[in-house]
Amino acid sequence: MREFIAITKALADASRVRVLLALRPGELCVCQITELLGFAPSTVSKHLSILEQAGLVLSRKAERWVYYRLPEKPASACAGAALAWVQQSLEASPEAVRDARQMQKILKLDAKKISRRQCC
Amino acid sequence: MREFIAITKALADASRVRVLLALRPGELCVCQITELLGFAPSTVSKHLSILEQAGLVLSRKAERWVYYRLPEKPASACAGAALAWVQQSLEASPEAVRDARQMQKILKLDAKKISRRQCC
DNA sequence: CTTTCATTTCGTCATTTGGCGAAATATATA
DNA sequence: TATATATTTCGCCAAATGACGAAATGAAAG
Repeated sequence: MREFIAITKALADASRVRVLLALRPGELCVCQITELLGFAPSTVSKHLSILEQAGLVLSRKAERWVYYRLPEKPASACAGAALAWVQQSLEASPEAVRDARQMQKILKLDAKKISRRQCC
Repeated sequence: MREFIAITKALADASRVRVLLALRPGELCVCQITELLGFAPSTVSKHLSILEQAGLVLSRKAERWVYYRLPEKPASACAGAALAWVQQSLEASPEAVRDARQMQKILKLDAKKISRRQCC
């Protein structure tokens, strides 16, 4: 029950669900997710930490950045089913489609941002 | 997304999840659920209303009582999958087992309560 | 028609949540 | 070593949440 409630609380916020959907194609660094959501980095970091504590995402540190991704093999059946439910319920939603489009722009802009700000 | 978040918010409280599990064997009236949870009737009523608005339970009025039940045919695929996830993740949990036991006592006590208080 | 009583609604209160910016941390670069 | 910079942690604040009791609602019984 404890784990289950941690997962439902993590899923009970639209921004966090948007992150899970955005991570489907592959890992993203915090600043890319920050760009997508449009919140302060500290806010995004908190959201990601909640998702990670619930076992819905994994993170890895590389150089200066932290990348978050969906677990290839979820830690528990409960978390795995939750992720499957999210995807199935929302992959075709307007929010997911719009975010996917926006994410492509962000990924393209990155090259410029790297040269402009020494940032991802 | 809107419906999905309504469902995750409804599931993000242990008392409400306990209600969903308690309803598996069949419908229950509000006062029976109140007895199980041990909260004030107004609190329980609010919880049930949240579950109903999320499409996770249905209610019917009969005589003086209101009975809540799981939808035989969920209103949406999203709600149906949510209910399936709850059941599968928690049917064997200590909380569900303990509540099921407690519910049997409550169902037996009802006869006494009816004669004692003209209540369910 | 009035009373009874199961349930819901409303107002209040303490706690949690979600946002922010400033400061701390950690890592690459100069 | 010192300086950027990506991320996290911390403290703060407004809004949402979950609890309660009192009052309103609505159906059955007297």
